[in-house]
Amino acid sequence: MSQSQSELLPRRRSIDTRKRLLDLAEQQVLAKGFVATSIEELVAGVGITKSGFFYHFKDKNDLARALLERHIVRERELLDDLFRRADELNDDPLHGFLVALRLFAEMMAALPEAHPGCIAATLCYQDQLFDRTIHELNAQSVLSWRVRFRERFARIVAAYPPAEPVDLDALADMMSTLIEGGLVMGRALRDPSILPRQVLLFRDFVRLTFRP
Amino acid sequence: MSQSQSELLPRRRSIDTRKRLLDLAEQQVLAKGFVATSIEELVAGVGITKSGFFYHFKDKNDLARALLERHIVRERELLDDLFRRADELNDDPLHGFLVALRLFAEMMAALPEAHPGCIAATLCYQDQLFDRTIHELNAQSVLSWRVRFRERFARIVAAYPPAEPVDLDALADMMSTLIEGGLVMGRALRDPSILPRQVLLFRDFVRLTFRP
DNA sequence: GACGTTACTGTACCATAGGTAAAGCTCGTC
DNA sequence: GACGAGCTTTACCTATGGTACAGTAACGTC
Repeated sequence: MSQSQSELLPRRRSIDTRKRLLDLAEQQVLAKGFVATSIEELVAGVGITKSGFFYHFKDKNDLARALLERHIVRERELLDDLFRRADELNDDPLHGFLVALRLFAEMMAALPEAHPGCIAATLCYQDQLFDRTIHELNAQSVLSWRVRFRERFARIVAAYPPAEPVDLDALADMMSTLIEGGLVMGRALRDPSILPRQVLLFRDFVRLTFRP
Repeated sequence: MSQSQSELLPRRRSIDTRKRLLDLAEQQVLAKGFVATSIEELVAGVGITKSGFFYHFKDKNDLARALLERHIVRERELLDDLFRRADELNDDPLHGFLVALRLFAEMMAALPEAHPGCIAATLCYQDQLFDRTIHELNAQSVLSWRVRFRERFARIVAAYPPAEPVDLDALADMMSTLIEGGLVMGRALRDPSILPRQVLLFRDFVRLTFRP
């Protein structure tokens, strides 16, 4: 998917310059947005020159793409891990899901400050500044959440047929929707508790919907 | 709250230049974000010069503030109207609320294209570019939604005591959260149906929570 | 009809940021 | 010792936000 960069062993001095650029960029983008993060600021922070930046990234769009790709991978790993842990503790699909949601809410609540926002959402609102690949990566990531949750809900429905018909796609999207919205809200009100509380409300909704 | 501009009758030629600037700016900001919207582009579209822009707005931050103030007023009027219409049809607080949510979902679904996004969220994700007034306006607007909905829920709770305790503040915030998140999602997937479907899910949640 | 105000235009200019082009240097590996 | 990765140095171009200020046409007021 990305360059062959990671396969070959990186050589030579300051092997991690690219990674340090990405780390600093991520931190600054989450704190103040992509546009407000200047290339000059990044290279100064990392201790290289502007030309050095353009050696690693074709342009600022390329930096955005790299940030987003890294974010998507991490996010997937985090969810995989979460559901694996929840399923280890539970055979029942509904119960396992509720446990995963609780774990997730606790993770969100434990984040140091108000989590400043999801890279995806940050880029999404400025995606006209970027090329199509950014938008497609974003869409693909959101869809993978939908697929993941819908599959869980299919198993839950099999075990706990709901009393009334449920829009499973929408229910799956609700999780992503509440997260993205919760980040916006948390940012607007400078209140980090909003996101975890919304996740717990979603958990209540799932519980009510599939209650035996 | 804002300038004394609207009280005095506007005089002279092209009385509506400022409004036309705001209209075009709103359209462009929703379509491609605030930073991607250039002042030159706005003045060209409206048929004035750059100096003319800075006559009306101190700087770009001032434009953002004016856009946000206008947006907040319209949003409040829209909600007032919606609830008034729903309450006219219903005496019961729960029923009226459910009707209002359905009306709202229908309104969102009827929007021409994917609604490109809420001005507030758009600015929220770039609010480090602006001064504190932008952030405060945003927070105040979100809080007004919370107050409005919490008050409705208080009346509903009185009529329909829920089986288990409910976090009314979080439930009130859920509406804003789903709207902001739904706009992000709709934009990411280019699917205008996501937001109305989320609103209808929220409606189901409220119904389940307070069912007799 | 003079006068002041509003709503601009015109000109000139500055700083910052993204971006390009190309030559050179330096360290580690083969 | 050659080669290439990972930069540095220098120079320069463009777009955009923003400032400063002088001038001017239309209009309302007295």
